[in-house]
Amino acid sequence: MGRVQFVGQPLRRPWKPAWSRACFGLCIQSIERRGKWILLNLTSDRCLIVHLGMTGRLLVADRRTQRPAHTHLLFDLPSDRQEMRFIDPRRFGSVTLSTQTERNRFLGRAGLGPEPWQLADREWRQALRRSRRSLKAILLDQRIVAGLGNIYADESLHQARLSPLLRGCDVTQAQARRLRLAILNVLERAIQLHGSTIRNFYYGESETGDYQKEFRVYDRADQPCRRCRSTIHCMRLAGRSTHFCPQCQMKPKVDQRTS
DNA sequence: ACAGGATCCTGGGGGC
DNA sequence: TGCCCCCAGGATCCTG
Repeated sequence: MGRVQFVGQPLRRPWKPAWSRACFGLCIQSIERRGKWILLNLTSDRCLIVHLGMTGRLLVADRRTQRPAHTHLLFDLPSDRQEMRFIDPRRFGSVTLSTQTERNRFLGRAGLGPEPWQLADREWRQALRRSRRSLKAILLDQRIVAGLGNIYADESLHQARLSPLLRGCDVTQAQARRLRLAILNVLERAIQLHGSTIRNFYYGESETGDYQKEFRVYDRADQPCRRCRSTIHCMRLAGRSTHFCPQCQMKPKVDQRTS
């Protein structure tokens, strides 16, 4: 990696000028992902920790092409024609440089839960059982399961036929399993379709995801449920818009546990 | 422990 | 058409 330039406006975690110098001459050795964090492992024991936030993008492009609006960071690549660009209109994202030790400490502090497909049935059940919070809040909590955002939380709950209001401690063994499998199902399908593009993004390359075409509840308030034809509701829960079908995601009225 | 709110930010959409 | 205002989201901090 050659010259590194900060050309934009401050990001959520400010890029320090010293990092540009520190990156010079380093190579990207491997790329990992943990939850919503992208880890670019560099030579010399360094790491670029990237979060895309809402609208962030990491693109490799010909250096001579016009930089899209809201380009904040440029990393010259070994090919003398290419550069890696960090673009982020809303600047909810961030890029930071750290040592591997700092990287591990950072991830440790974040306390990220397992990736969804590494979630053991028993471990998941116990995590739900010990929480009195709503399922929606639990799914958004990166410390319990890493990687779910608002869209996939809502879609997973609908597929599992569970109310977002249901408390973790009230979920039965069968329901917990259904939810875990629904999360896997929703994520696998979304990845297959390259994610969800909600609104037309006005910047950068034009490819879009297609999962939004398969939304069952998200962004479908007042429209009929595709399973039971009832009207999809939208409410605020855990600080986020929460879409659900009050008919087929009904909250059980009676606590059926044998105490 | 947990809920809820505010914060950061921008473009799009609705209302007038 | 052109304002103004609100909304969306992820992480994080603060208050109740």
